[in-house]
Amino acid sequence: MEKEKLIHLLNRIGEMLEILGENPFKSRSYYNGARIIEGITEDLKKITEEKRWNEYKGIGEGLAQKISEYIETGQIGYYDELHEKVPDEILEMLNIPGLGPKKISVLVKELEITSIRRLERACRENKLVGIKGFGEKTQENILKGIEYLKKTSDRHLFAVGLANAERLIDYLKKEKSVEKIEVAGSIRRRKETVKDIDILVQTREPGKVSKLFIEYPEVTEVIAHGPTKSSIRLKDGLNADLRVIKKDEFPFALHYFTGSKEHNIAMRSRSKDFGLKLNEYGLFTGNEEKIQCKSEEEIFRKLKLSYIPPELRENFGELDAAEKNKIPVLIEENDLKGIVHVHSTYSDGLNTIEEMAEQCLSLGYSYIVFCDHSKAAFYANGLNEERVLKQFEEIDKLNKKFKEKKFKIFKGIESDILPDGRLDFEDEFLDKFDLVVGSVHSSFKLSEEEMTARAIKAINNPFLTVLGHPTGRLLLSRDAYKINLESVIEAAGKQNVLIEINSNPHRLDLDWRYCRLAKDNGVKLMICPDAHATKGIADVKYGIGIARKGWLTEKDVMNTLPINEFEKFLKEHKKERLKK
DNA sequence: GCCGTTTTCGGCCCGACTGTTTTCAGTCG
Repeated sequence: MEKEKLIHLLNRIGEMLEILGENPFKSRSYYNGARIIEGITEDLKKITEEKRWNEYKGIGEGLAQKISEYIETGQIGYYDELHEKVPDEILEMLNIPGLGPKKISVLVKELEITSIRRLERACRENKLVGIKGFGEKTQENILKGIEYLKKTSDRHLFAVGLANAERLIDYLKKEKSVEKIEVAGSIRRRKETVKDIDILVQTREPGKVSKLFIEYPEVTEVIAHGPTKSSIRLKDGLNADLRVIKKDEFPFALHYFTGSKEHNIAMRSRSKDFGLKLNEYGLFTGNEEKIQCKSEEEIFRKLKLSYIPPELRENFGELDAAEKNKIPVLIEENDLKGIVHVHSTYSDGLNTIEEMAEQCLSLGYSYIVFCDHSKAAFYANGLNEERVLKQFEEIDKLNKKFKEKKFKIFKGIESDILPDGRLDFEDEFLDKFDLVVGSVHSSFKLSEEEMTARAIKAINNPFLTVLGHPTGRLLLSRDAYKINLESVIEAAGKQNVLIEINSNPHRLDLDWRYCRLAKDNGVKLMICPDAHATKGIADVKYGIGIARKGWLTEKDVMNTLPINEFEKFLKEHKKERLKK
């Protein structure tokens, strides 16, 4: 996607400027610009043509010029200029933990080290020791950092981060002196991928807890161990930080370490406007007097803001909304009343229809919609017409059994969207389903225009209910296919087609950054586990996190409807769409 | 490079930990 490349170039410019020893605030402007672009869901070309970059705070003349240049020519001259001086191999060294731009700059100048490979060799030959600012310990740490890099990528799926955090917290709770323990950071904000785990502890025995922490059985390395902060590396490849917090500082620390960094900067800057200073220890007046706050809510209140849930703290407009008391009541896990889009043994699932339904029932849901793969998905044992009808028979039979439990199984399908945008069943047959999810599972390499047209054609099919995983991305392993989501969302709004928030931890697709755009276009969403086994049904909790990050409420998501209303909704929705 | 109802120049969030240093720079979050 061209937007991704722009974000990449801006970030790279920031990094190159750091290595060249430029004004750090200049690099920050570029990083900040990249982030702003990331949050924009509008068409960048349109903004450029209409010369509206000045509407975006943080993008000034310089950045606007470079972004426009990129949109018009596909490149940025300034980037190429810097890139002559700082090749990619040097920049890659920034990924080594503990090694930053200053040290890299020295290494390049003193030892002509211009790649990780050369750096590793120089360390092994003991060449770093003796250079000003370097010593044995630094050399050792760089080697360790290189090893770490080879072993792991620096980001991890949210689900992996959360599971590790929960295990670690359970372990630390064994220490009786722990009065309060919370996970902060990107896990608390429910980011789709996370870098590390931040844990805050309030205790009478800081030493004991820190010791317990570094003795955690899953530790592979202790990176730091101080009186208030310790840092470890876990066998799953991610780092965990522990911070010991005093009781009256806990809310401030919780807010501070939850971030995001950008949200914090905005909050500090707002504090300044009130003549106050905010840091992880407290909120202070001009004469260093502490303003007491017992909770995060109070901190926000003192700054004349309503409470901002952690998921929204990305500096994407939450301070403005909180100031105007316009933070929405976000959807919660128990708002979901039914499970939509699961697979069974009929296609590529591991459990039978009955097992999946029983699982839903035991989790307290009152309906389930099966959407097994359709006939074009032969790799996933997709169903042809005949097998669909057989599945219908079984569902009808089971529904008799479930009736007394006020639970219902609905008949759905995950129909492949063919490369030309048709669904892989005839209309008359699609009409037999209660709900049709349409998904792209093939020909990922189409051009953006072709892929966008493909999705929109599917949306125009009156039998489509929900557009499934709209970008096809697999987090940390496969990029989204090229598609103009803005146009797709607009089309879905016009045609009254729902969009899925696929809750599989590898997908989390629709991305939270686009949820608000969907909402603004009148698009309703469906939070789906895309479960292939009973265990996968609980994945909807990840989808809830994404929906919350996307500012969505109970009303924006249709499987929050109780069973009777949901059934009515499906019928009326189909009728409405056929009328159009 | 960005920003401004004190400002078009001079700020830009701020503290912990580490390692190499005798008082601090670099890195990280």
